[in-house]
Amino acid sequence: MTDKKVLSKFQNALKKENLKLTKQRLSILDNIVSNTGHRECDEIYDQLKADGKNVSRATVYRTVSILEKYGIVRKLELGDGRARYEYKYGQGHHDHMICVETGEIIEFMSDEIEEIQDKIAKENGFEIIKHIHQLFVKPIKK
Amino acid sequence: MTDKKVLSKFQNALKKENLKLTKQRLSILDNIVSNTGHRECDEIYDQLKADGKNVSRATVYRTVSILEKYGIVRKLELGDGRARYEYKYGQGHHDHMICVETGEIIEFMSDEIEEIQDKIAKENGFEIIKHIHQLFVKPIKK
DNA sequence: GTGCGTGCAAACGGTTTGCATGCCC
DNA sequence: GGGCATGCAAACCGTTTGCACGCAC
Repeated sequence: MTDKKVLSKFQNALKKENLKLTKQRLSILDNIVSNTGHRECDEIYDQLKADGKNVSRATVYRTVSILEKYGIVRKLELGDGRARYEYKYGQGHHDHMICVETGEIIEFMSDEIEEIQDKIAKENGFEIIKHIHQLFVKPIKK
Repeated sequence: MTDKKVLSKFQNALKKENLKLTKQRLSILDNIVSNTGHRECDEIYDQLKADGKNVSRATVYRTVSILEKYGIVRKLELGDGRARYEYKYGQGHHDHMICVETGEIIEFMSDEIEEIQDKIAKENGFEIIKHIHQLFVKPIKK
């Protein structure tokens, strides 16, 4: 998805919610689109500040939550009480492996797993809205 | 695993950590062993209170965290900021499907998925310590 | 008897919110 | 010009922690 498409997706989202396109919201979207990491709100906030954009922490939280609601951003919960966000169109769908020793985050993807979990949900009379699949791992000692 | 075995596992854990077996810790273990749900600390706390056991919220938090460390209990993070705990030997390993409409929690298990994720970790030079696999679902409309 | 455990309440930390002012539409 | 958005700081809420007293070993 091009940056232009994302912007219009964001504009549609705002319209749907009766919200306005402010320069703060734009700065936040820009920052997220041009970043591939898995970042906390505070990191996004700090980078915006470093870039000379004046946006408050509160606005980052508020905006990121809109972006999540409209599927532009994905929220990760790694079990340490701090939410991470990643840009959803930076690449295809994937899940995460987290190294408990280094904190490194490795992305993975398995069509097989996706199919099986769809099947399991269906067998139970459900359809999947979203899923979390995280492997907490450590390096294999040689 | 029988209740007796769990108790001795707990006693070993306490010994390893140089901790004492107090009546509060016992009450909490009892309550968890005889319960199959996915409960928050506060629910455990309330039930203990209802059962006439005097245990403080702080002690519930402290004990549950020991139980988790020693694999007697499993911690679930459902993304709402409140941790749930389930007794690990109530049944075999499983993951969770959460209905976003009712909050109902359905357990599921797939050997296939377990194998694939082990393989993926291994291919990346890691071994899995634990994993989280949650499907957020909604009922299929007929 | 000693030192960890407990209960209480206060602290913590990420996130949310109320309010007065500012700015998009 | 009207009303939502912003920024600030305070509130929030689940969880953790410091401290003084109590109990297991």
